[in-house]
Amino acid sequence: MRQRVPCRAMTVADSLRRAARGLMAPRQLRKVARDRFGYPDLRPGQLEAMRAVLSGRDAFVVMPTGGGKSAVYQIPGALLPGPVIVVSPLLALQQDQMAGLTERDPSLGPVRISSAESATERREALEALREGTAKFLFVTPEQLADPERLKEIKATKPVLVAVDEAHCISAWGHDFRPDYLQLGRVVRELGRPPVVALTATASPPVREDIIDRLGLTDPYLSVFGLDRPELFLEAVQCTTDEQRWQRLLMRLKESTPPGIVYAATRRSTEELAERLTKEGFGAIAYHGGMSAGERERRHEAFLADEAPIMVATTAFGMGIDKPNIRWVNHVTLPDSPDSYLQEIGRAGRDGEPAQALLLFRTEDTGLRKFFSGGGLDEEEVLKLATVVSLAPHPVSAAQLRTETGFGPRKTAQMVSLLEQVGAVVHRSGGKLAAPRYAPSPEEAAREACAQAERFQTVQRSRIDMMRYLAETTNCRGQALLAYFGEHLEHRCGHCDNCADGSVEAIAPTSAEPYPVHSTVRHAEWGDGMVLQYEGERMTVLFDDVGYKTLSVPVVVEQGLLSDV
DNA sequence: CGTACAGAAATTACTTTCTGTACGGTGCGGTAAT
Repeated sequence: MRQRVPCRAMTVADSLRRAARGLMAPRQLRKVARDRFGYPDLRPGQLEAMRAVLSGRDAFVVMPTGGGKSAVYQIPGALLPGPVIVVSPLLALQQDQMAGLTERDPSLGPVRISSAESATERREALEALREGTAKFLFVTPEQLADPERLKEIKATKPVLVAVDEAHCISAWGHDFRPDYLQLGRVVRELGRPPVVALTATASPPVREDIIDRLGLTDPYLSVFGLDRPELFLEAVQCTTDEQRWQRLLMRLKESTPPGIVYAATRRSTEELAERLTKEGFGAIAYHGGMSAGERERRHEAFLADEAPIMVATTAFGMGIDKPNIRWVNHVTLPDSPDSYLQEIGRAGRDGEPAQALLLFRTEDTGLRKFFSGGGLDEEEVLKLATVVSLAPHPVSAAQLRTETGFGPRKTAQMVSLLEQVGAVVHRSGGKLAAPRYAPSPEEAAREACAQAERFQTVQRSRIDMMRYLAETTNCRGQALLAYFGEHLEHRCGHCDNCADGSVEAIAPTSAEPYPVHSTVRHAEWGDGMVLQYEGERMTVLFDDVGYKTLSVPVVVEQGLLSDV
């Protein structure tokens, strides 16, 4: 027993050297995970991703929350000789993650730089990272977008960048938190350490988008645990809001709390919570319009099982890791299967049976289409592009706002689009300029608008897919997984259509002219991947126009698709 | 894109129908006033 201490110390030092060379054996990795981090066991998906990261390769990890996603950056991060930058979108989430790390091993010293820390705290954090007394730095993309901040962080010589909730890169950016689009550049400027991107959901085009924007090179891809057999999936179409309310009430009377009701708007969360409370259910509302204090209070009340029902907008989401949520009911159609999976995925984390009921109206798509963005005014983009191209020196975002009269949000949106089409680049001091071989302002404006339109097209195809998923009488588990590019051989057996036999009523597919997951070409829509066949219909995911459902006989008769 | 609500118009005397308009999600950061 006496020899254990030095022996273990040597093992760690040895591990470190091996880790740096990427030679760490699975058994040793498991040992570190168990002894230092208290993870009883590692899953294959985690283990391989960790080995990839340790060997210096980029990685992309799709894994449900609570499935040990964080371990994929924590363990390699602790073994690698240098600081790890963890990019995470919400300050509250960062706090939880830091607390989790401290609890596992206080010597890992997680630190943070954000608007919540003073200048003194920031300097101390940077020093701790340089000296090695702190291993993990938590930041938002906004911090990294500040050139001064980036310089300071670069000076700590980070060895790994972990991008948590990586789907934000794809979901946000154009019109919301545009600094998310800067992460690729940020990583390059940090000296291009290995990057690991982590998320609970990402369909193939979202993965591509993230890989592209982050500039990942040949990332090790680990997709794990998308199918959730303990979740029973149901969807019911309602024609009126009254009908929807009645169905919800009916369901809640026979459900076991705690549970979450997802509603579309802030107002509807408050109204619904009040109505449910009058009916005798302890329901509270939650949305982004509330003060931080109020939100925290309500979140805590739900976590502590003081409030059994949470009625919320999408604001109640990331970082919620409550194991005993028994159901998630939607009273609105989510904007995509990606969001849907993420939201229902919060139920049944303890592995016990849970329910996901979707009460939708086709009218719900209206709001989603509105949110997917109105068009950009080409004239306005032209105005901004012209100001940048005529400026004798790089201009700041503030100067741009003054000269164009556009608001900060609009300006940021246009700048990020113009940057994507190569009409604007970031110069020192965070200033913007037109690069040497920039397209003309007219061309840039046209391209930027086209870019925004492509984005909108894809967003809307995702809404269509969500609607399809809600309306289908086929196996929902299969359809949902097919959307994520995964093929489920058998019917899921945990959805309403499997349970009531409506799946059986669908005529078996007569012919499958192109194998599932093969690439096909359409004259107008370009290349796409075959996702699934259902009766006489097939779903194809096109690179440029998103998801499309086609009639197999029509495809065959008119030769709409060709092999690639 | 769709809904709710207000006020006008139309139809006919108090109610229905039409037309216009406002509104709708996700959070960082920093600044200003207490």
